[in-house]
Amino acid sequence: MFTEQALQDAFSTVVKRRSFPAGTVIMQVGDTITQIPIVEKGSLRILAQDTEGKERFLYHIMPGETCSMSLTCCEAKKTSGIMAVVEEDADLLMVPARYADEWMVYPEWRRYVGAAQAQRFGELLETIEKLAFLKMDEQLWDYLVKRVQATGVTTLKATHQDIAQELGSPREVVTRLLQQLQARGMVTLSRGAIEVHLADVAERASEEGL
DNA sequence: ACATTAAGTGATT
DNA sequence: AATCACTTAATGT
Repeated sequence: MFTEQALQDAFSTVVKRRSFPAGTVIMQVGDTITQIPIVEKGSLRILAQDTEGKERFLYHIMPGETCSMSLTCCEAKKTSGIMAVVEEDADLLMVPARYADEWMVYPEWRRYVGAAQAQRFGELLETIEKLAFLKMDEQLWDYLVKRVQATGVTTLKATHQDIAQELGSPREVVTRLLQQLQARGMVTLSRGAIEVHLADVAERASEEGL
């Protein structure tokens, strides 16, 4: 993973690889950060949470990426402001926070961390824009597409209630919006599952010259 | 068959 | 867009 020998050695002795099944909550709001996860395989879904339990989907962390939230927290020994859930069965490289801090002496590690931060910042801006400007139906579609892309599976196993919670909107609204999507042929609904017709939609969009 | 949970509906603000 | 009250449908035991 790294070319510098000292860093490579430290990394391979200290970092452990762990596997988690989809749905596992890796990190909860308020948890103290002791480990920094790097996604090797699978993906993580990151959610924010307000003071009394209401969640909010933020973004996904894909293979090769890491949680910049944890990186910023580790030196300050802060608690997590976010929640991380395994989206697709994942293998994570767990880096103890103190090492992540010590390794800042290695330019290679600094660059890795810096790049991770920069990329995340960009994506975070993107999601903020969506929260601010997109209507709920557009947010819902975007959310579905992102989750499908993060898993590589077109049928999401989630209830309307789950989705409603992550989008911060009442369940009835999600139900109705999903029905609209179904009427447009973008989605097929069944109890506890949603099939997203990604290919069909992409096809239609290209036919219309969009 | 019954209880529980998910989803659908209409009315109200 | 949110909330309520209620119905219907699917699922688990």
